[in-house]
Amino acid sequence: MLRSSVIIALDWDAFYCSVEEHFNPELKKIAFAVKQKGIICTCNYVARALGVKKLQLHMEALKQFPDLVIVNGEDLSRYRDASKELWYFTRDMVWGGKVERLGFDELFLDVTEMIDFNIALLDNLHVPRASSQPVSSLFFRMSKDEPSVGFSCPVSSVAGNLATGSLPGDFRGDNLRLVLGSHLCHYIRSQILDLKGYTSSGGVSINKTLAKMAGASHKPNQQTVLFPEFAQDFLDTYDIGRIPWIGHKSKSIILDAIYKATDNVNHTVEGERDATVFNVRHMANKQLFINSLGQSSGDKLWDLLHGVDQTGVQPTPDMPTQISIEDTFKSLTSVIEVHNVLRRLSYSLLDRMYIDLKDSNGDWLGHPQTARLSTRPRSTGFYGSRISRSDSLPSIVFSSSHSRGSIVDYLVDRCWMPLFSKLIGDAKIFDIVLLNVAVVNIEKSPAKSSDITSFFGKKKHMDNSQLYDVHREGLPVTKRAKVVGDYADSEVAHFEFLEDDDEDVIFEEDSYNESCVVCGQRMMNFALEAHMRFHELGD
DNA sequence: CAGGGTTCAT
DNA sequence: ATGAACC
Repeated sequence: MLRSSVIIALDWDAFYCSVEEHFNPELKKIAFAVKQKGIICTCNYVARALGVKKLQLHMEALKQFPDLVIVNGEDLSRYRDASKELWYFTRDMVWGGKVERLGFDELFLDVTEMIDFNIALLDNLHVPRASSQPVSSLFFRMSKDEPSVGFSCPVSSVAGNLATGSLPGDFRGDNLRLVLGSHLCHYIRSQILDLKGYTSSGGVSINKTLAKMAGASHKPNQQTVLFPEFAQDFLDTYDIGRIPWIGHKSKSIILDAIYKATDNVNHTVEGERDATVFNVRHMANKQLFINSLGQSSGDKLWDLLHGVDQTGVQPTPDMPTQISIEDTFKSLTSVIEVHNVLRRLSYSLLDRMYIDLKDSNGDWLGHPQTARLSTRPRSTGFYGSRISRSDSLPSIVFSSSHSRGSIVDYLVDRCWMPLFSKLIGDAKIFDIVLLNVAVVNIEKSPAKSSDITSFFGKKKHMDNSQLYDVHREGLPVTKRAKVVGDYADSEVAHFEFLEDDDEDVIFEEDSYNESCVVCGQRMMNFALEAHMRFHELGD
């Protein structure tokens, strides 16, 4: 017998604001907003009560609400850290760690196993006396091993809101499992609030999409359960654009397909197209979706309109699959400026790698294989499109014997600038509004082989090459740079490349190995920056 | 739209 | 490897 899943969706309320309040509790009492560049990306509920809107221009908001306090949220590190902490904390409560993270502020929990285990306990309670009153509560166990860990769980009432306001026909089978799910959701949210100090909104249903939508229907600091028998009614009143995974493009494609030949026929309002799930379901069919969106997307979105979401909870791995840092500008047109931005971004990128890819011992958990540089040209019609180029990531970034500064120098000159050169092509003239540096293809580091260095404790007096050799162990890369001397202290770096493990083809790199992306002239590494400044002034 | 992610298709 | 689309 196939039973449905029990999925909980959690969403931290006004997340960036909550983090700010966490560090500065004074903020709790006042209306404030977090801004990034010119835009308010979120505001607390005090501000929302006044009428401050998300995605409002921050100057506009200030004009309208002169007392609104603005907090700069362009540095995401604290949000990222808090997000990770809440994620781990929550995951520790879910058997099998079945928790998927979506962005910084949302989690999906697959609690099916926990529910079924406790349903079995409940069934056992009924066994001894066939004619007795049904039990009204059970002790919900949060641990398989430790019977005393858990909470008291009513079984004939629902915790929180009902998505359509009505109770299901019965409290048996899958419905009962969702009832338990609602109490589990409440318990988990309480733990998060009590121990971590963050409020959340929760949704409970049989799949991720329904759970997420249920949770979004009552905020903040509330939860909602959506029973499958009400799913269609619940969905039908929504605009399809408000269904998760259906964005502007998909919505537009779907409506275009529906209204393509019909002109203004069937428009509920003159000039407007009815985009409710109900209307779309009745105006379209699965084939229309597949024809316009393609087989796989068409199938998926059509299912969504009917409350069907096959995608299970994909536990988010501890290690990110990519790390990227970006910044945006009004306009960037000179190589020297690009160079400076890339330098700054590279520092942040290295920091992120140290935080997210190293364990508490300072050992690398994963090694990115690829470096990718992305940018967004200005003016070119379509707004969001990025272009990127990638290349293998120099392994000097994993070196512990080099200063951050020297690694950044190397990255910018040997990695990002050449990629940038590739990006802008022959024209050598550009106007960009975004730069993004990323490391991707992160390979899990091989399990640490018996580590000789650990026998010697702190390895203070090794020379650099020894240190680096030790560090190189187990690097899953084909091209390993071995660095001779201290790049940080010398004007000209000397790099030796080991082509492969067995082939020690060592060559000393030409000191005059840099070529200017503008004029192509070759010059010494350290001269490049000055040279580009020359171009800058010359123009 | 900001800044950072993921997943999917090609 | 790259880009579209989603959060």
